[in-house]
Amino acid sequence: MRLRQLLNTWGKARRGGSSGPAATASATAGNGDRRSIKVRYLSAIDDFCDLSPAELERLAKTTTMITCPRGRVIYRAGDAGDTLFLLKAGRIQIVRETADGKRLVIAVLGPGTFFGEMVLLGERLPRDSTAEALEDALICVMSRRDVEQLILADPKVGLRFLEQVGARLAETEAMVEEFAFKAVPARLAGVLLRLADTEGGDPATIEVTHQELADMVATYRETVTVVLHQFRQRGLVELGRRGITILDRKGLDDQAGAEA
Amino acid sequence: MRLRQLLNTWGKARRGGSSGPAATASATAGNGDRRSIKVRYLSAIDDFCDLSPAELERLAKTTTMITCPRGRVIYRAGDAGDTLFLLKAGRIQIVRETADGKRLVIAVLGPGTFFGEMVLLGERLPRDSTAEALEDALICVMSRRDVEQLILADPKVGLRFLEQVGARLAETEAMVEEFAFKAVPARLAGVLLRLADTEGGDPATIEVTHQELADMVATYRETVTVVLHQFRQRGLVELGRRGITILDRKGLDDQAGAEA
DNA sequence: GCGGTGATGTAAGACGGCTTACCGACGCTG
DNA sequence: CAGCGTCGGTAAGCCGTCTTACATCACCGC
Repeated sequence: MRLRQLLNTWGKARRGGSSGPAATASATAGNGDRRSIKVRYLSAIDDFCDLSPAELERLAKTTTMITCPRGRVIYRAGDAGDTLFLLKAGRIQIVRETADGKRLVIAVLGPGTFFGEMVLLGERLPRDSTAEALEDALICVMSRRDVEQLILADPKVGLRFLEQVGARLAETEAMVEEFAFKAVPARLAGVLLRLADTEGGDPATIEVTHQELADMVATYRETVTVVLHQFRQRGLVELGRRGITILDRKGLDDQAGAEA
Repeated sequence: MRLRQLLNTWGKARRGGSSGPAATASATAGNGDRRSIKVRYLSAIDDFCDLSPAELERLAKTTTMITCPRGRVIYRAGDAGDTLFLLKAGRIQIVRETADGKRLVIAVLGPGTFFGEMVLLGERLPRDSTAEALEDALICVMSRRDVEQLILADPKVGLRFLEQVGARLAETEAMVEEFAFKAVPARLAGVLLRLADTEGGDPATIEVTHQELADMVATYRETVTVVLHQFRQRGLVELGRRGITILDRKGLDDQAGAEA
């Protein structure tokens, strides 16, 4: 169905040169020309491509860039969040956790996207999810005020933000549908395809643990192991330690479309 | 067997008094007096409260207002959607449907909100859900171009849009979490509380059919009936035909928090 | 090589709720 | 008031997967 198309784009962030300068940047670099480096980074963020050099310069003055090593938590559910984060390089994931330790990855974001967007909602609400770096990441931190002023200064930026949040909303709605209608094998197949798309290569090999997959489809690691072996026996995938090779995209797609 | 499936209650049309086709959507053409009414309506929409009278006037010229009788489908999944809808009065629901007729209500929206927001995404994508009026509704129709110009003309409007989509995103993420972690009784209790809040009154009585509840928590109508009776036996609710009275909000809240 | 640790494999019982099937009650309309 | 459609109630079987409980494997630092 046409829905597939939408689903396939999950987590497929605008990958413009993700392998570029990336975390090497250590924005904490020097002194004098530090600002100009920031300006260069900022101008590379999609949302800001409409800004004039002067505006970028002003933005650079008010924002902070931070680097996050792989695995670091950027914010945690419950924190009072009054900042918005722009991801320049690397990938981060947004996670929800229950009291008894179950985790659910609700989004994986790549370069050129932003997160922590509840700041945009009127009041100062506590964050309801946790954000953590999947790879070394370079992140730009903005206050609510910064964002507002930025948008008021250049409405085109607001339009881009709107577009991005809209895309997230569409993806999240698709996710709700998956959880509501589809059983574990279908959800798992869907996740594998999405991961394969972002990783690229054909046949694509993706590096994830069974536990990570379980957190994405909301099931037990044991169940993931079993289902993956079913996939393997049907020739859909090849299994290795910490790696899964997609052999039959079409077959996986059929599986992903199945209701059960 | 195939036939059985078609007769399954899920797919059955059961919209209250909606079976009448009769195209009604009386659009308003730009009659002089009509325009001022429109302006009044538009200015009452939250997103537009920052607009100057002149801008409202211009907006009124380019937009169309339609009325939708209860039950009418405003757009359907698959339609090429290039318009955004602003809800002035009434309530509408956004629904996803599977090929075999299962339905899932992913959002219920009230006055002052907008929907059909995938227009905001760059390309002209087909709609991925269906929108239908729950009550007689008054709706303002805008093209993608209208929206863009509006936001460019007054960035504050963009900020409000952003806020609204952000809120939708937060709600939808919460929904994903519910489906991922909670079993039917907890989800059902949650829905009942939410409905009670919007209906108001204490003790609140909400008018929904079991089927409608099933569509909201993604389960079978039969299961809803059974679970509701469990709630009744615990003194949480009172059941009547087409009506459910909330007796113990706290108890329901506990149930909603439970993982299973 | 050795033990520790994280990743993976396997199995079995319990249970929720899907799915089918069928009935009765209510309300509208002819 | 007869007929029909919608709504609500009940029950039984089956299947998926949750949950618990281990066994094994690869890798790493010591």
